[in-house]
Amino acid sequence: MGRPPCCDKVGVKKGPWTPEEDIILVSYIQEHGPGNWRSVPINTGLMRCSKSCRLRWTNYLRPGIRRGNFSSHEEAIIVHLQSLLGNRWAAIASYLPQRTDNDIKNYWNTHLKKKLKKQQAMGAIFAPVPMPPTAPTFSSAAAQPEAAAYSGLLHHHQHDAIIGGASASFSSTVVDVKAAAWRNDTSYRRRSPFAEATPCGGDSSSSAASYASSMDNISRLLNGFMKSSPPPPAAAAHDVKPAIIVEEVEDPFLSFDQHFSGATDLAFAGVPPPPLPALLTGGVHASYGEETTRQQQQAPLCSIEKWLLDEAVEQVADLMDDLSDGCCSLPLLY
DNA sequence: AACAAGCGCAACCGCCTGGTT
DNA sequence: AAACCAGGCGGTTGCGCTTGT
Repeated sequence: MGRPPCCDKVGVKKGPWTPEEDIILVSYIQEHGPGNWRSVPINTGLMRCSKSCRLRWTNYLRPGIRRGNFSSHEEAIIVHLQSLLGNRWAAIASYLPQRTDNDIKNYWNTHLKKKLKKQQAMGAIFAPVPMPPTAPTFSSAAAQPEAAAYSGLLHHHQHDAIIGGASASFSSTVVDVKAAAWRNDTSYRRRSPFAEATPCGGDSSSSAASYASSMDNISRLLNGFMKSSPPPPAAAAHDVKPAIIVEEVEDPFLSFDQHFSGATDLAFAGVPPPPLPALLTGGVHASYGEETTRQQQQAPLCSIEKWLLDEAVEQVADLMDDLSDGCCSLPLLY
């Protein structure tokens, strides 16, 4: 039996959202918070599919979204993460809290892919991907998730190296098997760190007040459209913000590096690692929430990820330099 | 000025997963 | 255990805008 449509197609409006619809949706979410999307069209009278409401919210109306040009640092992050994760836009987006997966996906498809292809066509000289001097071992049961994370990341790393013509010299059956398992594990979708950590991800514990207090998008919308909207609560307006705002740091790319480097090495010191690859679960991801230090917000980053990411970040930095210089030494691509 | 081609992006579609009944 | 449901994801499409001729 086929899966029924998410909503009754009859009478459902499609196409671009009007400001009126946006306001209705935003007002509703201000009051009730996101989530339970099924009830949104019912309770608001919007002639929209619940999915459409959710998408409109997450991709456009949600507070904290940054629109417009991507910085070169954001590009670098995307390129790097894409090489590691593939087209897992939601996972990639979790590292750029101000960008939506849709935005990143669009940007990749319309800009980055072409840009990289172009560079490749210009006679790219593939540089060997440096491999780690030694591969860590995973002996304890507690380290298995980390091992899996390592395997998955390693596989990408190897894959990139192979594609790039480098001679990846350390492969193993174990690594490949685990990497394959990792690639096939789509459960990360349910564990999107951003989705879980932000009010927009359906966290039912988030109060409506917290949304109202942080909706810069909403206030813009209301101010722009209605011209008579009262300002959002002053105190709250800056209380809830993405903890990491790329353009606010002196060197976003450095920040990215530090971001990944800021964790401890507890994972290899007998302390159980995060239950899932932190790269996917958001252990290294900070998002909306109360003001805390980075360390407080972040689960410890396992050593192997730190190692991989630190190294890869350097590569991507070089890559982006190359891209801007007009030469290329891409270790990956399609 | 008019038209065509290309581009960018919002939105839709179909599939998948986990939770609930 | 099976069916159903809601939410989430990636791929794709369609339309409006911009640029080139």
